[in-house]
Amino acid sequence: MSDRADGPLARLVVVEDDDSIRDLLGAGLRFARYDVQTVADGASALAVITQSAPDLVVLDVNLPDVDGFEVCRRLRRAGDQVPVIFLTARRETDDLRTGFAHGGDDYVTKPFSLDELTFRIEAVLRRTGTRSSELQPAPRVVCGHVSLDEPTHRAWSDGTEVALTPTEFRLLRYLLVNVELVLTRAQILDHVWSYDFEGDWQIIETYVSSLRRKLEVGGLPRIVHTVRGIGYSARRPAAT
Amino acid sequence: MSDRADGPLARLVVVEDDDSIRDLLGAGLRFARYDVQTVADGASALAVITQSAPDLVVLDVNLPDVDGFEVCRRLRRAGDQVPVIFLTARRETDDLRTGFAHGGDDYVTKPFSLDELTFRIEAVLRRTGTRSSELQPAPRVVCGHVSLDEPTHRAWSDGTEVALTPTEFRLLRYLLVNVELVLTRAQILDHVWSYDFEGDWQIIETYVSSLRRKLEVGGLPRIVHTVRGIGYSARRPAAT
DNA sequence: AACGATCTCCAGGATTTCTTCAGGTTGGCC
DNA sequence: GGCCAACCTGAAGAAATCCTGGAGATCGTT
Repeated sequence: MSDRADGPLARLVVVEDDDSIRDLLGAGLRFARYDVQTVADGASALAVITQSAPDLVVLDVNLPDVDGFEVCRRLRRAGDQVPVIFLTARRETDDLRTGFAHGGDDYVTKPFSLDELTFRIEAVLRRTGTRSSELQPAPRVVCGHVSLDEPTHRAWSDGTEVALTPTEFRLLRYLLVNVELVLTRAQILDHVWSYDFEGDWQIIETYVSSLRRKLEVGGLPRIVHTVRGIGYSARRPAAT
Repeated sequence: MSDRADGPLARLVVVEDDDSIRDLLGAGLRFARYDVQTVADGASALAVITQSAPDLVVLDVNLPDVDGFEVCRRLRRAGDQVPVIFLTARRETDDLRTGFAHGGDDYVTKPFSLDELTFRIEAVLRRTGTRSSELQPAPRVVCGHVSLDEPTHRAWSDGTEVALTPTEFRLLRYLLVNVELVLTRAQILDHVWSYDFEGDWQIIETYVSSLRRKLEVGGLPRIVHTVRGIGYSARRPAAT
């Protein structure tokens, strides 16, 4: 996600045994301006969390030693109330006792997109008030005649609501949150699509095209611009 | 339940010996923006309550040492009038009268849903006037042609009463109290179903379908909307 | 013990969304 | 202008998601 107000970075601990996902999370969340520590198993998780008292923990459920739920339970029992977001595979829904039952604050199912996770993290930090620099950023994004509301998951173009599919919504959100920045195709794939997406980046063109059709009805100015050879960028239309 | 007005959080003490239920209550009630302290037995309960003077106590009846009723009786004998909500297993409903006789303000039978408990807590806080930041939220919820009365557990669609089953009522209430917000399936399960529910979240679809059939008689506009890939949301129909 | 109401699961069908692909269009460069 | 690569767009099959009615299980009550 985009830069946020400066100030002391929110501190996260990420617990995930799969190397590639752990690296992805580390890099992605650092890029999103968090102070991230990563660990690979439950035992070290408990040690690190207790010792460094982070603002939030991202906790995989399937760990080689102690499972994620148990880690959370032990934290709670020791009186630690750090917010926890669980990562869980979609398959394990049988086992998936929902968030609260294990003392967690939210959970995200794998495979997820970085953007999705970042939004959940922000939401939890906002709610628990641990966000270092306050001034609850309105979760409403506006750019020209286009606006987008996170909690209600709705989007408007020039006042009238447009129906977006889930992927269209994520893409538009990513572009708008980073308004004026040029985003490479790789960045877009990394953030908007889940990490296990194997397909072509041509798909971005398809979705951009679809977004434009929905947002530019009635001769409204273009918001999503192509940056040839690089990627795309949302721009505020010139005031007229 | 949804966020409430800010201000000093109401302070609760939760007394429950079962670890997992205690964790659930801790996380769930903190999520609902209470300042929660949890204890596992009657003796520490008395100590903590006397010492921290909370706004309300949630008190399990079956405790390993001193039972819940006894805890309450001792509090009252010591002149402590803190409101008490008992948690009791369904079997022991005979105890209810005893519950009130022992100075309780309300009771909730296990297994309960978080929403149910939260509503009772709010009701008791309202009644006893200890709710820190007032502006009594009307116990009547209205959204479009649908309205819902908490104390009597009744619902109307376009003026005529609709018979809802208990679960339908809880689901509709959760959706309406959070009107316009998109609620994920996980949130819905966490709030509307009891903590021992092990099943699939397909069940939400069944109940939504049933609600719609009951609420949309005679071409009335849709209130409960599907948000594909996420969950559901109650929306006020556009004024016409 | 039977009954009615409610809860839960299931399976087929309907709908929406995802992804790919192919042909047309645009923009930059020589 | 001509050329090539990059980009746009609509269509269409595949896949995911959601809806709905009904059957069986469960619970409380008569």
